[in-house]
Amino acid sequence: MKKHDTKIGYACMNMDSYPASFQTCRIQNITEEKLYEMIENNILVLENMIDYNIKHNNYMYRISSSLIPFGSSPLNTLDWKHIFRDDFKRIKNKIKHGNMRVSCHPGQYTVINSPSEDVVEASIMELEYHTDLMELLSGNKNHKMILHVGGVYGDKDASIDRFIDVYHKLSPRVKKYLVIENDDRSYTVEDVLYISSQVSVPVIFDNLHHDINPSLQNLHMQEIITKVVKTWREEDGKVKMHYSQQDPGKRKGAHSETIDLALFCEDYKNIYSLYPIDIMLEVKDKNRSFKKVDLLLNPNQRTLEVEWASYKYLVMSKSIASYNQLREMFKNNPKVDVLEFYSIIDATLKLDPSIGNQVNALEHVWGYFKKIATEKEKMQFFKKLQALKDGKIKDTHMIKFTRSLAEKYEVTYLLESYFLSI
DNA sequence: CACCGTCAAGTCGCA
DNA sequence: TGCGACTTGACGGTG
Repeated sequence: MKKHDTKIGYACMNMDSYPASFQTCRIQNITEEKLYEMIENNILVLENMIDYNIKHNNYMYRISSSLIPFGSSPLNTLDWKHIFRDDFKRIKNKIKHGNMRVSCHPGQYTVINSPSEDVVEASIMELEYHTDLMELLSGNKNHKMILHVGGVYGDKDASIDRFIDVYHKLSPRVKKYLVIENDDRSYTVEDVLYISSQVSVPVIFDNLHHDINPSLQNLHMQEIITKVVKTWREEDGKVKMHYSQQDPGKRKGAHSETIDLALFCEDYKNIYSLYPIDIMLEVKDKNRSFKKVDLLLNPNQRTLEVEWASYKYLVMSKSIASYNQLREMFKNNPKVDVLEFYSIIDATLKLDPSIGNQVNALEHVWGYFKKIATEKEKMQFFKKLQALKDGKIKDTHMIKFTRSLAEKYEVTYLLESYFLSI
């Protein structure tokens, strides 16, 4: 099925690298000292995620705008580009040698076609800040910065004209990375293609936005994608698209918890596999869905077994039947079917947790500590386990405690288990 | 320690 | 007219 060496990526957050939370602060208590500490932490978080990506053969990743708190604002007076230059250089090298493609995505406040001059000015500052990130971390023109067109203000033609005017005034360093994306409310693929035809900026196609805010309905999907593909030039690198699926329970446009792999498979076969493209996934479970899609496109039994090991206790904490079913599946089977594996995983993870199953999984986990934990830790563990059974503490508390033991004794197998991820 | 309202920014749509 | 949703999680004050 794989035809074009498609790279799969995910955005900003990673559920399974530690530490993994970006720090920020309230505007009232900004100090340079605070900014220094937060940025130092955030760079470490970013580096952990880059390391994770390299270890897991992930070649595409969106850098979070949260890396530098108030990064585009005059309120941030710290000379962070200079202070952390060595760190940026080190991470840039990792990205380069890992053959990774990074991107960034200024948020909904970046509106360069606003009628308000102040808003346009702040938006340009935001683009300059994101361009700083691109330069500090890649410097490669095929690493992209994705922007939406902006507001409509009751007159789309005039608003598109304003976008084009401001685009012409952007600095060359910003234009080097900038690409535009169709959104789920105002600017359709047709609108974005029109702007592209005027200023020759590449277009990112977002499938879910297109479903919600359609255009060019007289064309086949393949004709639309062909038009999009043509907006990219050689030096922009491979065409990039955004792929997401609707969360069935939530409002229109809400990203699903995880990728429905069978559905992805169908979309990929019918459309995306026909083009040389890279696909950025927008999905809540981030790196885990990256792994699913990666395994679908590049089946590898060894990697699948490692993945099964990561899910094992989480599955056990939901359903013994599923656990046994999966265990049987891997037994004496040198080629487990990826779609089948994940269909069981996904169905199991949707089940409501039961205390009994959780306690059972925790008892299995305890096996790793049996010989190494202190008497005191043993007491604590079983006391908490009883409290969990009695409904006196929450499962998250118990899991955090167990994770801290795994960290203390450096039990790699458990640290890589999704059951103990926070 | 757990909980939960709130957080720099813009725009749109709906009650 | 004012509020919630979008991106998203984390801050930070309170009980």
